[in-house]
Amino acid sequence: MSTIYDVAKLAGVSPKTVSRVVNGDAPVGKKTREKVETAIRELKYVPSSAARMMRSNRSGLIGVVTGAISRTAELSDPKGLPDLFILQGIQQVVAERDLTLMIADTAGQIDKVPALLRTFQEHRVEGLIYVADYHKRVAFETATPACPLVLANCYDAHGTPAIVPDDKACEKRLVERLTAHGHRRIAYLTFDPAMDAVPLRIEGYREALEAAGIAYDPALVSTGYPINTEFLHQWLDEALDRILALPEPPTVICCGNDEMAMQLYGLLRTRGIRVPEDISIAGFDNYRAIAETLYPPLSTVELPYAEMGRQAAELLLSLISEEASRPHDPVRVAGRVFWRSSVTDLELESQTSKGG
Amino acid sequence: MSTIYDVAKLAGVSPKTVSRVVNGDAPVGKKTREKVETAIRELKYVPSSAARMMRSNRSGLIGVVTGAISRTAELSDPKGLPDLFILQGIQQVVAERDLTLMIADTAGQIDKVPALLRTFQEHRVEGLIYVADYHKRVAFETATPACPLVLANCYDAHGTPAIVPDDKACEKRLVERLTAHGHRRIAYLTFDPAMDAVPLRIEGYREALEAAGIAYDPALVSTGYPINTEFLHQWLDEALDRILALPEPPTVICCGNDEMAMQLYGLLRTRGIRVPEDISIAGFDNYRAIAETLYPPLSTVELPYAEMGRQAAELLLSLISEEASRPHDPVRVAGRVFWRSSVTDLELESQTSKGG
DNA sequence: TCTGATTATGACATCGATGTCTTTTGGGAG
DNA sequence: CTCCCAAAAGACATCGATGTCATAATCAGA
Repeated sequence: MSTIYDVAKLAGVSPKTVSRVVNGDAPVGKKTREKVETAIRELKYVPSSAARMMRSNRSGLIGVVTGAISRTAELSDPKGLPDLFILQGIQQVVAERDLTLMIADTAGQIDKVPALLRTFQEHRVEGLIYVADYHKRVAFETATPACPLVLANCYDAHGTPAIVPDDKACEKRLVERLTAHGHRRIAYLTFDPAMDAVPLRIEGYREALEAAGIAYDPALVSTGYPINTEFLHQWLDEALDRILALPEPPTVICCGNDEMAMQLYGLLRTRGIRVPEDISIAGFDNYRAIAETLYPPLSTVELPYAEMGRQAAELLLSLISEEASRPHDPVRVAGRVFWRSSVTDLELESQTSKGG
Repeated sequence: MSTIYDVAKLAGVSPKTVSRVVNGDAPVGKKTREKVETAIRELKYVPSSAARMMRSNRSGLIGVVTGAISRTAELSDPKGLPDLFILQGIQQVVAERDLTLMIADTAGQIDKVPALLRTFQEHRVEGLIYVADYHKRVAFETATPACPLVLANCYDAHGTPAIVPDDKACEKRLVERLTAHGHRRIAYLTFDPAMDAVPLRIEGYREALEAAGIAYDPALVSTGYPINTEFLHQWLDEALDRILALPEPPTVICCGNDEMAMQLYGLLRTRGIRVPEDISIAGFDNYRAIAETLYPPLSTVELPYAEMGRQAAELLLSLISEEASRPHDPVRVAGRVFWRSSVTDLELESQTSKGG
């Protein structure tokens, strides 16, 4: 690899002049500039970021710790790879600012994190983002890191700046759409409430009901859908038995995520129950590979992961440049409802039957 | 950030001695070592990779160019994110060797590649891997890069070392399993033959038929499934009409990928045709989120992307250390068949009906 | 043609870690 | 108590780019 000295020698100028041509930070005579540029092309000179970093003390690197890449290979990807979308949002902002992203993958082992952080420190990253695979609380034993840190899709007890999804608002928006379309018996099947997101979403569900003047009926809500096990099919089957046997069965079933909705499609099909004619289905996540491909396409709500990534990166950059102060509470970001044909419009239907 | 000089001063020794303690490359007296280690902890000293790299001329960095991260956000992910799995394989090998991965995302624009390569050069990566999103031919105008390059999931005309999936062998293995289970009328619906993989897979399909002594019937094969458009449903519908109307209709339909199989499930359902009782279905890709979740679960074959990533990284590392010479042809890697209940065992069935 | 102000270029030190070579220390043998 | 040798520690230069300051080239105006 050729250096700035090689270029200087070939062009017959001083290294400093080459530096000026490369960085354009001081005027250089036209003829000199051309000689230098020729030499640069000739020698395929590319400046060394290491040497540059030593002088300037600025690495231009942003570090991201995630499990997104390794997790891809796990048994299935029920949650639609939120961390990847977040990564993508971060990537966008970082690329715009001419910074370079260093991505470190935890390979699913939290105990690898310290080593990864050390590597980042060795490279003198200017900021760090930790991306969680699902909305949760985290706790890093490590003391204050040497650079600003932002948490994405998670938060901690020390008030570290964090960007989290607004699960409550998302579910609320979805259920509001259901009530707006005339549904009043709305079932909700979802995961273990131990997952941070679950109680938040249930709260959103209840607020939407309340806003529509519908009483909350616990019989319509089932939690504890077992993720990633062979029993999920059985759990769903039993939950379905239960709610369909109610004196006033639901007209629509909300699912904890889109994958669960997909399961439900299959189950209903074997029972000869049609979607959406006999019962409507709504999902959560807008996992497009499922939601758009299912027949009928699934009404669902997105968690705006890419946007969260973008906001996490923006926040980090402003912390680095000390433009902004640390937010006290996690920043909540809500997503849009995607309305597709898995939900019947009961208003329309009742009008039609009145009309016909 | 504290430096080796700060540590040396605090410990009352020379910087070189600190260096020796950190790298363990020369004996250091016990008392001295302890003083130094205390100082390191005290100052939270982490060596600067930039400074180290300047002396040693070794960056410990491996660069990967991919579109995997940005592509996640596209309309849907029909192909199961092969590049992510490849990335994961690379990641594994690189982590084992204590190297650091720099991932650059093309954000879908090929014209960004030169800038990304430049960034890599600035960081003096020791090797480069280009990961394509699907099996294809690529052509980089750039002359010989400054470091070894390996192509993953693609190849070029200049014989650049490459790791590619063995599409032919995969489809062959799958169809062999079908014939082994008594199927003799095997339909095949797939993508545009302009995609590199398609003719290879058809070849595998034909070889498997031939091996089972079954004549190739072009009426059973349809290519041109339109990817990522609204017409795919219609295309599939018409293709289905065609093959089901044949005098001797197929007992099993092979699909170009698992997503297409999922579409087909929906389509057959609306026609009242049961899977696998009335017709069997096989996929391609083993996109687990689909294959394991569909009802009935889908028989399919994987393309061993993670393994390809691993092999790409291994090859690159051996090229860097000049242990191995460049392979003349792309290295082909085949994957396993995943046998699930979407395919009926006709042998068993005929025995049963004979028996009953 | 000369002066003074620009403008363009160069010399040199510096960033942090480490390879090379030199000096110091310590301990055992004579 | 020396002397010698190995082990331990240090001095110094170096990697490549660039900030600072000094110098050389250029040009306008008198």
